[in-house]
Amino acid sequence: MKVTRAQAEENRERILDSAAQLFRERGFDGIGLNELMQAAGLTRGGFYGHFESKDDLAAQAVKRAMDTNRELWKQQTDRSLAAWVTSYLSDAHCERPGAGCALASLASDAARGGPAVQTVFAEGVRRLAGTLQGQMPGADAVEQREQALAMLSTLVGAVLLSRAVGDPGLSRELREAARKSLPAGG
Amino acid sequence: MKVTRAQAEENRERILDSAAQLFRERGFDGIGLNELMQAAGLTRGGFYGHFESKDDLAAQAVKRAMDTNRELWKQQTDRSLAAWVTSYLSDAHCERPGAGCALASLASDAARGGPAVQTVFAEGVRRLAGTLQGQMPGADAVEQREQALAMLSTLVGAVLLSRAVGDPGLSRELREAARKSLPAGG
DNA sequence: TGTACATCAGTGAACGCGCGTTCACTGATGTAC
DNA sequence: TGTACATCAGTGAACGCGCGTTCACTGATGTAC
Repeated sequence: MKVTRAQAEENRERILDSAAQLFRERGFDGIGLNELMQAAGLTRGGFYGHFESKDDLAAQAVKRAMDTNRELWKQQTDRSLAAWVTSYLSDAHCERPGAGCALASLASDAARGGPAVQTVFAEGVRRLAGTLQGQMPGADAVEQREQALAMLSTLVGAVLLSRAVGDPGLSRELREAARKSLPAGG
Repeated sequence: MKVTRAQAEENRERILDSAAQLFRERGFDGIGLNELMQAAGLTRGGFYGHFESKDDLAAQAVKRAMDTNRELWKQQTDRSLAAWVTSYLSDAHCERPGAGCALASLASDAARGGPAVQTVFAEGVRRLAGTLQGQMPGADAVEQREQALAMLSTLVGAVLLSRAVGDPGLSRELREAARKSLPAGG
């Protein structure tokens, strides 16, 4: 059952992409390696040829999710801060965690997870804050950075609570309130 | 092994309190019924005399966590909004999720959970927003409610990201930025 | 108040199942000549 | 370019374990007389 090196690398990428989606949807504990490998079109046993452990995969999958979303955003025509906030707080983002921001969908999992996942998370927060920073209205870089971090917290909190309440009305109310409270949102 | 009715009721309460703590620390999937019952000083089999299922317990434990924190807050001498925000964003709150706000520690779990948990969550958000609302600086009730909901999102997001990044410096930076961004915080 | 018995809270073994991980094996790929 | 063989990506059975849930049983409690 050997396979070309290119095919093997492709398989590894497919595992990572599947994991990036399924972890965001169900959490690290919500999906097993068996189902994960099946989703990538492979069988259970092949997993350890690509990753050291499930924890290792978790860390790499979180990174993959963040990188993919960054790339997707770069391909958008309207890359303004307002457009990003709108899309972050959209119904679509709330309803499809598997394709959405990993900071929102996996924050609890990361908090309970190992150091590798937490390092990826910290880098994700820093990188996203760094990207947003320049577009914040603050008077200087320090204030802009503070605003970027605070905005991240507001957005992540709003989406998490929105997904948790199960009530579409309250969900929209939360996100609308968040949007209005942002320096760039009113 | 029968036990007085009062003792049985006490046992039920102890299961709920243990679950309220352990679920907040490890998530619904992070702790099993066996360990849960042991933490309450009982054995596995007795569980179903008190609860319909693990899902049923999850919903009731989330409610218990919220009610307990509400009671604890009522016993504080300084019940100002500023004091609440400070305590919410404290190191102690970040480091001890098992005793902290269930909205922060269990939002992801609720998002992936059943309708019973989500209903409890929605009621928790509404009740907390209702409590905060009157202390917000907004011009009218509608604006105050918006501010309360947005503040909740900011606080929940800041604590979740703080716990997820594993880096104490970034963790404090996130919470400090959140505090400064709040209408009542500067 | 004292005795006989039904109730039922809690026990602990057992159910089937899926978990993360390991491993002997397969057979196409990639390499050496 | 063609043949012989070593490599190694992927397979699928098996490991021990803990999961949520069920159930026959125990024996102190609570009740009826």
